[in-house]
Amino acid sequence: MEITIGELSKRTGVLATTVRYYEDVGLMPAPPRTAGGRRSYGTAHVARLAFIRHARQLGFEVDAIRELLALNARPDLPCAEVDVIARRHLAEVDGRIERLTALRSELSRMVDECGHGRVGECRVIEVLSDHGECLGHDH
Amino acid sequence: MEITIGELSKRTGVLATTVRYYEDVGLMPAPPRTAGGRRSYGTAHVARLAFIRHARQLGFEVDAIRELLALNARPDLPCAEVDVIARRHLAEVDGRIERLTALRSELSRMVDECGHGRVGECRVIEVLSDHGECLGHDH
DNA sequence: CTTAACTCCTCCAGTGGCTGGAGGAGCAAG
DNA sequence: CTTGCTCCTCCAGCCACTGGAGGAGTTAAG
Repeated sequence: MEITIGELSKRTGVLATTVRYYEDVGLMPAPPRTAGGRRSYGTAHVARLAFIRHARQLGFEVDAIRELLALNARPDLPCAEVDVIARRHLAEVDGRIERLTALRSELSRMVDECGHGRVGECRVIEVLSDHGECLGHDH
Repeated sequence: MEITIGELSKRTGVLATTVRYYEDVGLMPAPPRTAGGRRSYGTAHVARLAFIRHARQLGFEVDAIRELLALNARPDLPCAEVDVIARRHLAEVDGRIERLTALRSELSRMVDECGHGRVGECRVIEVLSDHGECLGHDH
C-alpha cells in the first residue's frame, strides 16, 4: 500500500500541511519518495498519525506525544512512564477546568449584575476596572 | 504624578515589555516622554492598564478588550454592547469547560484502566492508538 | 567628578501548533 | 496538448506575549 500525503490526510483527518509540519518537528518520520519527489506513505504511517491526532485531540502536547511514541515503540518496557505522562496531563486538565470554572463564576456574576442601563453604571465595566470587586482574588 | 514604566509595572503587575507591547497594538496610548526619552505615565494610565490586566485574567481577548475600552470611554451609551461582549465570552468559556470536562473523563478512564504492566498491553497506549475505544467520538 | 549599578530605550527573534500563500513542478483525464 | 488537480519547498502570519542584544539615561556612593 502506497498512499500520497493527500490520501493520508483524508484517512486521518490531519491536513497535509500539518503532516509536513509533524515531519519537520520529528513526530512523523521522513517517508520514502516517489520518482517525482512526492511523499509515499504506508499503513504504519497511517497508524502513527492517527495516534498523534488522537493524542492532540486529548490535549497532549507535542513533547508528551514524542515521549508516548517512543514508549509505544518499546512494548517490553513497564508502562509506568506512560502512566506518569497520562496522569501528569490529567492533573493539568484538572487545573485548567478549575481555573476556568472560577473564572466562569466571576463572569456570570458580572453579567447577572448588569442592569442594562448606561455604560457609566454598568457592573461589567466596574468589575473589570476594580479587581477588588471579585470574589476570588486569586486570578 | 509621573511614573516610569517600571513603577507602572509594579503597580499593575504587568511586565514593562508587555506594556510596550500593549502600546504597539493600540491597547495603551503612547504616553508623553521625559527629556531623556523615557515613557512617563499618570493615574489614568494605571487605571487603564489595571482594566486591561483584569480583563485578560478573565480571559477576554485583546480585540474584546479594545471594544470594552472604547465603550468605557462612552459612559452615556446604553450598556447593551458591553453585555453582548461579556455574554459571548461567557458562552465561550462554557464551551471550553464542556470540552475539557469530556476530555478529562476520557483521560481518567484511560488512566484507570492501565494495569501497570508492560507498554505492550497498556490501555493508555491502546486508547490513543484507536479512537474507536473512546466513549465520546466527538473530539 | 567618576564609576558602578540599575533602569530604560529600540529592534528583532522565539514560543506552540499549526495554517495559508507564492511560485513552481508532477500527474491523470479528456 | 492542455486543463485542472495535487504536490513540492520556502516563507510569513496567527495569538499574546517574552526575552535578549546592544546601547543610552539615571541615580547613589565613593
